[in-house]
Amino acid sequence: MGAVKTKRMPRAVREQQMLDAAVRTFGQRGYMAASMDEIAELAGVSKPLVYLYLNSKEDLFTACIRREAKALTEAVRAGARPELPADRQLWSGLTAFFTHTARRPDGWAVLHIQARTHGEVFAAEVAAMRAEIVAFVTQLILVAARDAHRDPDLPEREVSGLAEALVGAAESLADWANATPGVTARQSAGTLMNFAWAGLGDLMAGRRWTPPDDEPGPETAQSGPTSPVT
Amino acid sequence: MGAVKTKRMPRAVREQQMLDAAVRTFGQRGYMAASMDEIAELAGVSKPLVYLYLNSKEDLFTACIRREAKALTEAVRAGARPELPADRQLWSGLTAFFTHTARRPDGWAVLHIQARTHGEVFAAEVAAMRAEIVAFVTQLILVAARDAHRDPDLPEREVSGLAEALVGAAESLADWANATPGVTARQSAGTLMNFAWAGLGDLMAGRRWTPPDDEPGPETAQSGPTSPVT
Amino acid sequence: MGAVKTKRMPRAVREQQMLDAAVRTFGQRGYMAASMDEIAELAGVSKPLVYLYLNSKEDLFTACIRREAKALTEAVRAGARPELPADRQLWSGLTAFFTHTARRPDGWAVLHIQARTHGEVFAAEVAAMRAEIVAFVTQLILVAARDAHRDPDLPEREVSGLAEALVGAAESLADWANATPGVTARQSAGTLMNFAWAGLGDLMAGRRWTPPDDEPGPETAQSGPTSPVT
Amino acid sequence: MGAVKTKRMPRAVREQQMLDAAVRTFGQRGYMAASMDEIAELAGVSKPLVYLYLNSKEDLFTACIRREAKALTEAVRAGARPELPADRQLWSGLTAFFTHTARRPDGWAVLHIQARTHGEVFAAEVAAMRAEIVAFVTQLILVAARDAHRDPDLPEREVSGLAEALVGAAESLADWANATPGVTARQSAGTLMNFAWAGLGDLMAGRRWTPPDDEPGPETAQSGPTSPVT
DNA sequence: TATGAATGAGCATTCATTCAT
DNA sequence: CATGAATGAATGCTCATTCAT
Repeated sequence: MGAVKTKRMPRAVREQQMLDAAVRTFGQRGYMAASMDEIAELAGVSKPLVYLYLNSKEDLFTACIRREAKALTEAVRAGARPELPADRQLWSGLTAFFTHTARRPDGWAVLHIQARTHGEVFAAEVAAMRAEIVAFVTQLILVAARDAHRDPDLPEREVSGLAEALVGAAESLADWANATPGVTARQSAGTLMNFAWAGLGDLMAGRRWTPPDDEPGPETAQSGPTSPVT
Repeated sequence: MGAVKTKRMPRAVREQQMLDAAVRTFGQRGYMAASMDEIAELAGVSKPLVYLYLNSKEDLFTACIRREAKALTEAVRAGARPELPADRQLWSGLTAFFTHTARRPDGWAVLHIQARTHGEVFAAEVAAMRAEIVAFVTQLILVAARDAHRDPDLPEREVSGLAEALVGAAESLADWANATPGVTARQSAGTLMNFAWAGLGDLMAGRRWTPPDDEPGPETAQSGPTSPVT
Repeated sequence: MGAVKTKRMPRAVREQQMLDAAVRTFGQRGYMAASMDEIAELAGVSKPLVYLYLNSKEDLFTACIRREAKALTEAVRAGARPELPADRQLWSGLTAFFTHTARRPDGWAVLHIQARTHGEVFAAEVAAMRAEIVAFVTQLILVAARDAHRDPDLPEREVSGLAEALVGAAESLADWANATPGVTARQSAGTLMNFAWAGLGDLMAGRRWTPPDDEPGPETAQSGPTSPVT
Repeated sequence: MGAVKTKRMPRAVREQQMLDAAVRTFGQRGYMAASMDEIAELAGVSKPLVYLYLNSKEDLFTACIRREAKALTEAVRAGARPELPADRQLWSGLTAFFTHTARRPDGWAVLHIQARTHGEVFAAEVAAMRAEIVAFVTQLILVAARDAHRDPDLPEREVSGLAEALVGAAESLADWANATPGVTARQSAGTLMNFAWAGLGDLMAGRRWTPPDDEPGPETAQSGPTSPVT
């Protein structure tokens, strides 16, 4: 099982082995259910060495989050090549995103599921990464709109909301794709682009959709991710 | 603390108290971090009684999932009143969904976060519920399209994909709304309808979006939720 | 080994058994070297029960200190019967002290050796007890002096210093007696009374002893437990 | 931190650095709580080197005890200059003792507190040193008594008892002085000489004190440091 | 119906100690 | 002479689970 038990290797290498094992274990078992014993064994080292290099379970988890967050954002940025038009950038960024999450399902699980479930510290780490991606997508949408000579004074808030929704949908799709065998990254990206471009509007009657005024019902509070209705 | 400690009450009532406590604890702490001690205390009963009624931590968690899944699907179905036109049904179904998830954040956390994080058994339980909702939404979209005299031979697979994306986006939004104070259910529903109807297509040039054929790159697997491109 | 493994006894009884085992183990091994495993086994219970009743190793140690401190002060007070003249009270108090420390050597070790070696919290607990005893002895000396019509305006500080020295000597003697087989409490008390009453002055020339003024040598700081020299 | 990290120095020097670090660490943390890691770091060397030179934690501790015991006895003997009259010798010996314990508080803690707390082996090492000092003091008292033409046939056992009590009181005072800022060695010595010379006898009526014959009560064992009563 | 008493098993963490270089 | 790499063995503590009443 696990890495081949090669003795006496430099610290940097061992650390990566440990992080590999940790991401896999945390991703599959969850933060709490993952035991340091299991991680150490999977990494092919003894537990004290894990503590010597990574300090504690919390620090180890944080290190996993950081490594995976960095890898993901870099993959997305590398995917969306800036020389392309904005819609193509969005498409290839999404493809890169789905490719990456499919290739490193445990890493994705750590970021999207595990980190959000165990304490503010971890969640904040991921929130930073997410904010970065949302900002990136927002930028893409703005550029695309400008290139299409549309809505020059499009309210930034609405665009942010759309970006937020798009990223949220992408995250959901990534989870779903990882749980469903046989889905390619390009398919996921296509589904999402299709949804985002044509939406349901094409399928149905109205070009815009306006909520009814009636509908008494329990409400909660105020101010969503986007100016919700026109 | 917890339920008032009234002795000798019928089993059904006690069980509900326990489930209330369990949903709250599981939702806030997570499956592993929740301790049977805490649940029992919050329910106002002794631990052995919890075991007498609910057997084990796993069974207790399963019972929570089932109860919350039932409550959620019933809320959504009740919200989407069948006498309305399909788009209004979708709107009110979404509103009901966001209202419910906002009212029972712990229940929603159990379903959407905790259940997916701890073993196939729990995940399957939730997957069933989700499939039911996706089917329901798919149905709504089809009806809406038919009512709008659009795309009569619209491929069912594509519609499923859109439904899947819509549900995914809704789930993401629900999480986001629960974490962000001041967001109403109607706002969330409006945001999502807006996104789904107008999408980004309105903002940009093309009515439809077609992926490029090139782009050699790492793929993952096959057969997605929808044939993503026409 | 340990207590007979009688099952199902009331909490209060079990707690005393645990404290017995803990005092013995802490007294013999020291705070750090004593393991909760060993204590639990000696008490005839499982480790979780020890934690259930006594919370933590620190709390357990504190409970030991408190119990032993109380037992010791009570023994001394009970020994020094107030109807006797002061010198007799001192003698019988000392005898009670040495009897107690000889009977509960582990308890004495916990108080005098272990508690002082592991953190301010524990030390403070013992310091309070010690202060109480010093005050008691100071009182006895003052009464004795008054009864003997001596030094009516005897400086209180000097008396405190003598009490401090007497208690210190008693503590040392108690340790020594516990480490040396065959020393009775009355012998220890006698030695100390002899020392305190007659001192070395009787054996040597001067009635009072005055330090020389010369003696250059490294000093430390200021203000001892007693006005050291007349 | 610790010693300056100079490479390649002779073994003897390195060993002293290690012992310095060890005495400090053992004295402050205690035998169990002191970690070889900390000692090595404080000594400015790697852990394997400590093991190469000092073998094991036990051996290291023993070496500390021996070094500090030797230093202490030598300081006391050097302090009590034999050309002086006996009482002056006692005084200057005590001053030397308090000076030494104040200058090397960690060494004194190792000898008086730590060594007695962790196993017979260490305790025996210290007991030997203590016996030597007691013998020395006994000798001084005998000489002083002879010089004063007092009690020519004073029973040796009683003198031993007094010496024992004196040393015990000195040890107590040394601890107390180290824990109390502002106490000089001369003050401590003065306090003790005062106590020893005048004692409480001066304050009270009787020149000698004789214990009552009655008082039935629980005794412990036999053969103490002195035949306490005449 | 309901619970106080009790535990087996596991977990994060640390430490003294040793190779291989 | 000196050390970076590595571990076996505890240790404090917690938790799901079960009796005996």
